[in-house]
Amino acid sequence: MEFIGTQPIYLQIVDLIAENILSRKWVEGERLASVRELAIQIEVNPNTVLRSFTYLQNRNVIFNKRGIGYFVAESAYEVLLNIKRTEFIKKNAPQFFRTMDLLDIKISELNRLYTLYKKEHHS
Amino acid sequence: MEFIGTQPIYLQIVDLIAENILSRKWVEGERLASVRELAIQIEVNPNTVLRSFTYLQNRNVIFNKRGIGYFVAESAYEVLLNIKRTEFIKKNAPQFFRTMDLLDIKISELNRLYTLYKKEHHS
DNA sequence: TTTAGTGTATTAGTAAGATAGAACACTAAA
DNA sequence: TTTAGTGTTCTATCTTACTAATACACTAAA
Repeated sequence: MEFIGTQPIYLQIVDLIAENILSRKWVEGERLASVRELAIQIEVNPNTVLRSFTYLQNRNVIFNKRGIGYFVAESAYEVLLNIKRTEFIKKNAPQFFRTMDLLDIKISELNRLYTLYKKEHHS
Repeated sequence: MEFIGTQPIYLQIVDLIAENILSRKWVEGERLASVRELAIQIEVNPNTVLRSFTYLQNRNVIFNKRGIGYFVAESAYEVLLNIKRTEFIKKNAPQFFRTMDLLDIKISELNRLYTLYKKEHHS
């Protein structure tokens, strides 16, 4: 797996998992790859994966059955959607708009970029 | 100064300086606060400030007169605008749109958020 | 020339993220 | 009971960002 920028790897793994849940690829009750398995898959140390799992477990997104593995929690989707939406509205969007202003990019141009994006990612 | 998240402090300082230039608060030829001065102002180590300055000097945004100080470079505004606009179109916007999709936020809602933002930051 | 304010360079230390390897405990299934 | 696959814990090491303190070199002005 490719890790980018200044974000710690364990948080990038958290994002990866969150995205799989938000996109409904992984659903409630589903078992995640084991700590060791995932570590091999994405080429990081098992301890780093464990840190990501612990982080998500503390936020009730996944839970653990000792000796068996980690599973997507009951309300994982709702919890994540709530966390991420709040973050989007309170932090991401304002920061994004601020950058737009700084670069003198108009909302009309943003709408144009969005249309282009949608054409490329027909979803 | 408040530093946030996982972004290294020296890069947050770089952003701070870049924003002052992009917003035309600091103009071509203007002298920046000295390494020691700025370090005290924003409460970081002088070496950390120096790292930010060196970073920007390498990108031709500021330049240095030994024994005198650092100054905003001739084409700093254009250089920054170019760098940041490219980054916005190639990276920020696509990532932002991707998050929107993941959270099922429509472009109409984004436009609504933008209107709200503009009301609060009458610029 | 002297002085104060610049940048520059060096060395050392701290803290967090990440790696590495090993040992241990629990669970399910053979 | 045994075994393989889980999670868990621990200790040690490495790297990077950052801090800290100091010394040195350059410049402008008194």
